[in-house]
Amino acid sequence: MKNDEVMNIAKKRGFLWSSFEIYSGSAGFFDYGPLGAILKNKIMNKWRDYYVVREGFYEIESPTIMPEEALKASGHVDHFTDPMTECKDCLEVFRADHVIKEAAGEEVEGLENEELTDILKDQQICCPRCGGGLSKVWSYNLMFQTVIGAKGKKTGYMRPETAQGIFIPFKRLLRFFRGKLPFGVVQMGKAYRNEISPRQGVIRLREFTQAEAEIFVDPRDKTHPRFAEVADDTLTLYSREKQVEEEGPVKLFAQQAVSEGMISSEILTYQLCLAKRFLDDLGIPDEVIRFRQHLPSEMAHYAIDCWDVEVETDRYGWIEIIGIADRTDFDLKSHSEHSKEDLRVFIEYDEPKTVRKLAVKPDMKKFGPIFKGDSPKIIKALEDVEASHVEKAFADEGSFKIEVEGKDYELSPDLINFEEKEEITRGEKIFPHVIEPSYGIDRIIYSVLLHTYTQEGERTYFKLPADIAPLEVSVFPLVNKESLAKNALHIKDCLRKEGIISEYDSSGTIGRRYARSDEIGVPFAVTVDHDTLNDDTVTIRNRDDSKQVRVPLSDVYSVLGDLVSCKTSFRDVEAEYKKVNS
RNA sequence: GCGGCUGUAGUCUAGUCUGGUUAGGACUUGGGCCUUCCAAGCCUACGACCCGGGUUCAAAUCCCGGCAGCCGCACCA
Repeated sequence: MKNDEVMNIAKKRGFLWSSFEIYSGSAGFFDYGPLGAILKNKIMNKWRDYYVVREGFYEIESPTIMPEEALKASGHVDHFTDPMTECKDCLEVFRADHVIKEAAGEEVEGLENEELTDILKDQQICCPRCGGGLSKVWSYNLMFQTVIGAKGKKTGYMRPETAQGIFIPFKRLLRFFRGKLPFGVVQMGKAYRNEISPRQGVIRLREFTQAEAEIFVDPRDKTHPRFAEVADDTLTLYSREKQVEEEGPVKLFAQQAVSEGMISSEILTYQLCLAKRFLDDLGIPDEVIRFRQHLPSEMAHYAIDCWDVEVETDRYGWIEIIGIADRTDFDLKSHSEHSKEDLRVFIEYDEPKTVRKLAVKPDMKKFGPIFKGDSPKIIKALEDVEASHVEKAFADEGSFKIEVEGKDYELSPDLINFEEKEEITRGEKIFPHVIEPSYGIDRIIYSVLLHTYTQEGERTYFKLPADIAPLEVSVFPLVNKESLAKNALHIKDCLRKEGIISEYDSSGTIGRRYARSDEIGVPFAVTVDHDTLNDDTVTIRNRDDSKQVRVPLSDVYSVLGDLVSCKTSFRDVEAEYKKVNS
């Protein structure tokens, strides 16, 4: 299986391995080895290039430990849990709500554990497997809990997603962006989930790396100013309807997906295209990528539309590597309520709106003497009442009754004057909607390794794009002779000084060295041979087709620099320099 | 979390049933020889019984527990 071969090489050559191996390991944790760490950084930097440099979003960094209140507001403390119950006889563990639904047909989602326990007891629901008694219901929360401070009074959790770290300082971010929508903020970093039983290698980790962008937009305008740039991109879309009908996905132009209403908005579609381009840049081929729309049942209740970017694997089937959702205003609203901070944005109208309004104007000369000390309260209460209501009450009943702090007051028409007022509104405060592309970096790295892995007879290599390959250039002496070795070592050092990550290898024969270099996906190899000693030229070998060109030493650093940063292709270099026949 | 199977160098494996010399081999890796372009050959070195306890004169081998992996079930806001 391709998965096994790739993971073997990953382990052997220093990309990835499971953590804590000498203590027999712990499921759900992985180390990035020497090559893996470079690969990861390069992929993350490419992500930055896409989202920070080109999209103009800004990156922030927030703590991985969060106080309980923040995650209470986000809903994670209460809802990032499963209600569990255990059979006292066979010790099998079940989800309590599933057992009840199964046995009683009752929909009990969202009930408290005590209530679920009572239902189990009252209806005498038994273990579905052995018929034994069931324990009381407890919550299994997927967050890692910890304590903050020496006395451990304050509960904290490892963050289950990086997104919350962006919502919480929203007021400051809004000020940074000078109060104007739309704007985007990104965060890359670790997130933690204490999975019950992670058994899918790097696909299901307890500690993993996310790259998330939160794009805050005006809910009434979900167009994208640069949509034209992606309108002709094709997307493989597996819509809700197609899934329900059990048909396959369809290929559409981005433009079509919007006009046919398959994707809910232009801006969401734009994000899908961006994700597609990113994966393409990482060398993941089109055929193994599809966009799958969440079914209403699996979508978080607050989302309008959500698409998973999935990659096909031989080991795990289609796996989600990116989620792109329209989260609406759920998060900001919720943090607003819990923190009592106003997290809305003032949106100015193009034209100020003038509204003619009837206003109530109490006649204070009469009002004061009648109600004395209560007057201010009554007037305050009157401000919240529509003037037309008062007018109508006067017409229908001859007076207007109002209750303030439990006391009833009756106002006669002579106490109130009406006034036509002109009110100018320049805009309104709204909660922005959030478009969220959320990347699982570890899964992406796995996908990149899996899908760039290439086998040609005995030879295997990772067809990594040159700009993400961890080692960029290998330098070899053709044979292990002192004079050639000295030259090769010197070239390796010079390449490093030029910022190119290169390695020297003289072990075994030249063929073996190429093979070792290919296996870890080094895109180019420089070979020092006897001609080098005479005419100061070396050969540059291209990993993907083993073709070589002879290049003067004076050019070699700039040529390799351009190749490694993908500014030129090997084809271009072949056209310019002498090919080597071997 | 439950059940079944498995656990010997970096990798693949012999040995385990039937306890008994220094745990054997191949590939890989390091060093050397050779070698004028794609895993050749020769010499040489490094490297392992998952962990803990028990039985026994003696445990890789038998027993118990743990851990990890695989498969199935469950779980995956």
